[in-house]
Amino acid sequence: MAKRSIHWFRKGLRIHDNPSLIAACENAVDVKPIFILDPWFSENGNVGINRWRFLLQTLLDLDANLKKINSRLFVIKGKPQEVLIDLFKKWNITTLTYELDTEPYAKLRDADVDDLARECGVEVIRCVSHTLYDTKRIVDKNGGSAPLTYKRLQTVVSMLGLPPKPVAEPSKCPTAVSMNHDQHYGVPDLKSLHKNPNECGPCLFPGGETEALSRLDRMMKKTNWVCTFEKPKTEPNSLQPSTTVLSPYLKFGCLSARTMYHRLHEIYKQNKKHTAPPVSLEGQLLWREFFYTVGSVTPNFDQMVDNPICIQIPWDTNVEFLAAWKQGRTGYPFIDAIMTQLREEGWIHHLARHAVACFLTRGDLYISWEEGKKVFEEYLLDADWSLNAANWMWLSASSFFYQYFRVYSPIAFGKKTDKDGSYIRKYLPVLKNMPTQYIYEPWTAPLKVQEKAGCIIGKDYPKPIVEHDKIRPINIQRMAQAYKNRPDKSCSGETKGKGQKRKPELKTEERNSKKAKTTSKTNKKITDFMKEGK
DNA sequence: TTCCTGTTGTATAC
DNA sequence: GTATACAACAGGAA
Repeated sequence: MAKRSIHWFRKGLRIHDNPSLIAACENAVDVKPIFILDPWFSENGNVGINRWRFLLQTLLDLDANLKKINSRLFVIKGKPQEVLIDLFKKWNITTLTYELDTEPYAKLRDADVDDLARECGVEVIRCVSHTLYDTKRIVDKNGGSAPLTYKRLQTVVSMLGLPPKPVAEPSKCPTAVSMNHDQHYGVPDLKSLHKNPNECGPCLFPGGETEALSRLDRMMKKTNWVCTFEKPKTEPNSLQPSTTVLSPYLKFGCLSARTMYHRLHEIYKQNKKHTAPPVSLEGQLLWREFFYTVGSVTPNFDQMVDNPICIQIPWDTNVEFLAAWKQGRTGYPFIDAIMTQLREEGWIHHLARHAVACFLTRGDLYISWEEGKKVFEEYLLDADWSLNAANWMWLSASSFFYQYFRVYSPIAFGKKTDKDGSYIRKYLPVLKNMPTQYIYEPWTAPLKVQEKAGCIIGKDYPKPIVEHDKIRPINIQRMAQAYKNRPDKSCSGETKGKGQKRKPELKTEERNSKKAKTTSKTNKKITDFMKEGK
């Protein structure tokens, strides 16, 4: 029987380094490259307007690239399980190919589809190409569980050798296309998806494989920059991005992580002196790999409850604070500028994410990281399920990172790299005439200064919703308490998880009594604070 | 059990 | 720019 394939694009929205697309094309008489607009993502995906635009741009570009190899993209709306069963029959399909996806919804969906394919006598070919390695191999090599530190991840992947080299584009992809293809299978625009294009922000990072590869080229040409790149030393509030902004392209698979990895590797080979993980550009790809791996095997990875690697913290519920944070009106210009850039442009620097995430959670507002994660999920072009959950756990000191006493200052942190507050003036124009000495703390400006700057605090720009210096030590103590209340991990499986056993108290009597004193004092502070809050 | 390390804290002193 | 106190966490290696 002649081979007739469907290649199902989900992530991996590219024709370079796409082994499952190659598998679809091999010896086939007909290949149908499809993308299914699954209503699940509209209902549960929390996709903001800018990311919708990015996706549609990406699909248009994918269609254009497929045309170059004599094919077309077929975009179909519907539930994948139903769409595929129709198409198997309609197109007399023998083979289905797709890229492996490790996210929970994808795993369930794909298991369903595999069953349907089996019932229909359709062969299924799945390839790993979204991550550098097959995350299952990393888990296996680590003894059946995910590595929980970056160091450990590094050790494990070093045992696996270099990630596979990217595969070449398919040279031909024979696709029968009807005259009215665009009418039936064309890429929709925002309006036809009932989205309002006027709500989009400026398009600084257009979607698509073509843009991804040219952006990668631009970045890799800066050899010296690549070889000296140290992530923690890049600036969160520069007016031009200080990092690559390849993340949205990696998220959708417009860019293959392996392609990027091996491009870096070539550059490193030619330049003896270069930075190394975790801070280097290669290190950034390994962070992605790390979080994908942990996310692929950890139950309830995107929530606190029933997530075995997440510390249970009794976060506050405060809808007003949450809304102020989301909408960029906390009264802290650095925080509000970042949240404005996020909402309007869909990308913010990693350290800017740190600053606002710390502020929302353990630093200032003491609101659950899950709430912050939802907001990032909506606004970020690069919102990536594993990375988003992992980084929110990191910043809230719920997992991976535990030094909860290291708190970012919403005033001091931004000053380090933008003394004049140009970034704040750009994203919060209401503050653009505030004198530099007050730009990070405009509430401290004398009224006359505020009048002259055309920005009255409390009227034109909000007063701070919390006092950072007062709330910070209180929150640190609340975190200490939450850590202390953790179930003892060393106890047996039977008692484990019941939350009865407590970690031993501090070692010496002296410290013990000192600690007890501080804690009770702080507890009183917390109680007083709560009362005042009401 | 102890010791070391951990991408990216802040404020202060020199 | 670099060192240090702050008050002190967890995971993992030794």
